[in-house]
Amino acid sequence: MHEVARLAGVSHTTVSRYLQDKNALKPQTRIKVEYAVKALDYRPNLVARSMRTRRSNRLAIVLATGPHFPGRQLAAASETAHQAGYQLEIVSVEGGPKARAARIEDLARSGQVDGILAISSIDLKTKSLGIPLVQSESYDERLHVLGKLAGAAEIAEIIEYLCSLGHRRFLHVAGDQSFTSGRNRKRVYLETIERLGLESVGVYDGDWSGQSGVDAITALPEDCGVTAVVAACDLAALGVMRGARARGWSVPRDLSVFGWDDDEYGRFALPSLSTVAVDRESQGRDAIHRLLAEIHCTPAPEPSTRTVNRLIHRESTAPPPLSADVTGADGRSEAQ
Amino acid sequence: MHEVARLAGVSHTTVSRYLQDKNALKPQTRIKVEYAVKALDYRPNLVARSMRTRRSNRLAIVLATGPHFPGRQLAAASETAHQAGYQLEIVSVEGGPKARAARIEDLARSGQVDGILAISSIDLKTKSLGIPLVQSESYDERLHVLGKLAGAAEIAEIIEYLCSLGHRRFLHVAGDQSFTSGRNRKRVYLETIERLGLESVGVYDGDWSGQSGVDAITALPEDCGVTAVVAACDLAALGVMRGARARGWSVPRDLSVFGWDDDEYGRFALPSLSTVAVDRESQGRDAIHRLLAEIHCTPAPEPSTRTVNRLIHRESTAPPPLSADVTGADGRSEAQ
DNA sequence: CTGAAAGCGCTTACAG
DNA sequence: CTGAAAGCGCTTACAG
Repeated sequence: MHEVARLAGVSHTTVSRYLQDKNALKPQTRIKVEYAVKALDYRPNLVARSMRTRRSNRLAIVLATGPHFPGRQLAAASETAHQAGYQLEIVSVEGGPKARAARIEDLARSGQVDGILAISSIDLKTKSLGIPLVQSESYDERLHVLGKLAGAAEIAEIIEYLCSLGHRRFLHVAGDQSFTSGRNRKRVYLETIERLGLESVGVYDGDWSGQSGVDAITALPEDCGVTAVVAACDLAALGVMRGARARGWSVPRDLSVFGWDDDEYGRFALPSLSTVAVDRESQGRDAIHRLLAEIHCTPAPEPSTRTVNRLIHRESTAPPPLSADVTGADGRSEAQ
Repeated sequence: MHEVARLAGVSHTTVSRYLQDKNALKPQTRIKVEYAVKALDYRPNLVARSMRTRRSNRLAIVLATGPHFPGRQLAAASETAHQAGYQLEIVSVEGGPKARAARIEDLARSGQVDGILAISSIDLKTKSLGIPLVQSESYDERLHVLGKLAGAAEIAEIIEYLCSLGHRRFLHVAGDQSFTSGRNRKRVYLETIERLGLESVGVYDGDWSGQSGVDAITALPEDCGVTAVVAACDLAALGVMRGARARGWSVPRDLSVFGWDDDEYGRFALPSLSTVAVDRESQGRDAIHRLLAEIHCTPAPEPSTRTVNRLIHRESTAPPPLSADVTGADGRSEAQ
């Protein structure tokens, strides 16, 4: 910066002012500084600026490591942050909720970020971090308290739809119950079965994996009479379809399968997978907007995610086999 | 820090020294400082430290935005960086190679990171950034120059294997040709077909999508005689299987399909997908090791990725239909 | 082994 | 509209 000031024949104070607001300078001065900045390809030292201003214009998003990076949320979050003049730092932390909480405390005190978004569950004892923290998990919980449980509408819709096709006996392959979303889907599944007076042969507690879908089907008694499976995610649904094939059950003729996620492969699976399209971009945007609101002490914006998830009907769902209505349990024995 | 010094009854210099090396203090002093740090839950301001030391102990990994976040590489890279005492910042940039290059220049000058890893292609004019930069793309190129083209061994192995099963006429569904990996796989496909004296009905220039796989099959003339498809990725391979079904061709009876990536869904697809398991963790680790080597001015470590990719044989590959050997082109007409 | 002082590169009152 | 000065919270020679 001193070199720029020297070349422009002004003080470094003036250069700094130019960087803050080009119009704060006399046109004549501005031109000189402008030239010097360009000529020297000067870029400010952001660390020094940040130390002085006590702001970094950076946000951190803290999440668990693992193969399932929420890429679309992160991309949308990153874009939203940029538009507001912030850089988004993605911090993936090994270990569990405690490790993530520890990392968040470090980050908060480090002065490197102005706000933190936690999208994996965290176990935080400290109440005040000194900077805003937004938790997706607690967000989910809050919506539940408000009677607007995230994901509730869609699971209910799936079951109502399958019911309208004639299905009466269901199975749920649940997601990891340490996730709010996994718990929510399971709860709403059970509530909806109850509410509509349908039957559930049970819930298989899975872990989002394809294998859990296979196992859920493998564990079923031959005469269980299930004609529709609601899986907590597409991968588990794919596993269900594979497990069904292994038992000689045809999808969707003998068994209808519904997934969740609208993963790209679901469109090309055989049969293609009925699923729920989740607006991950909105999730990412909403989370950043909430964080920015806290940073700027403005009221929290209304989330848009709730309204945008929608069911996608593909080849994996159909009416139940006719015999299922009549004989109940053993309607598919001829398929063996 | 001043509060810590006051509580401990020492100078802030001593506190700073304690933070650098606890053994540099007289035991008696150390205990006092230790207590004060704990009592006040003191954590250093990393921005100030970084300004003073001119080092941040942070690395940035710059990549394109998009739905396909390389989660496993990033997780492994992050872990490797941590082990070396660095934080890894993941910076996803919208736009093309120019936008990423611009962002890299900013980052380099900002003082916020000690080194940068670019895993998407970049268009950088500046030669010296002032800090080390490692490019995965140029890495691929370099390996090619050295006669060890990334991915060469596996594509050749796939074709040799299919050839050993009796296949003679092939199709390649290529990946996006703006990716080094996409170009490499296509080139090696063509070279291997040539080398083994096999036939290729052509290369379908795809874009890694499932639809490109469907389209590649749809575009095939009925009498083309292809019995094996080498797809550039699993998703395209899945599309190929779906396209084949639409034409009444059964996989693997009429058509063998090989993918690349070992994506999780491939194990549960019907039929399950033969593929190449890529050691993404090693890729991530290797890249960070190379960057750390440049930062510490030590010789570049030997990469381990080349040796760890391996073929996985599943249900989507089998010998060609008998008629294919005899009649050549129209061997599958009865399947229609 | 410990402390007083200088300085990292910025920004921002405060004068002029 | 511009400049000289102070200071953000650290680290690190330099003395003692």
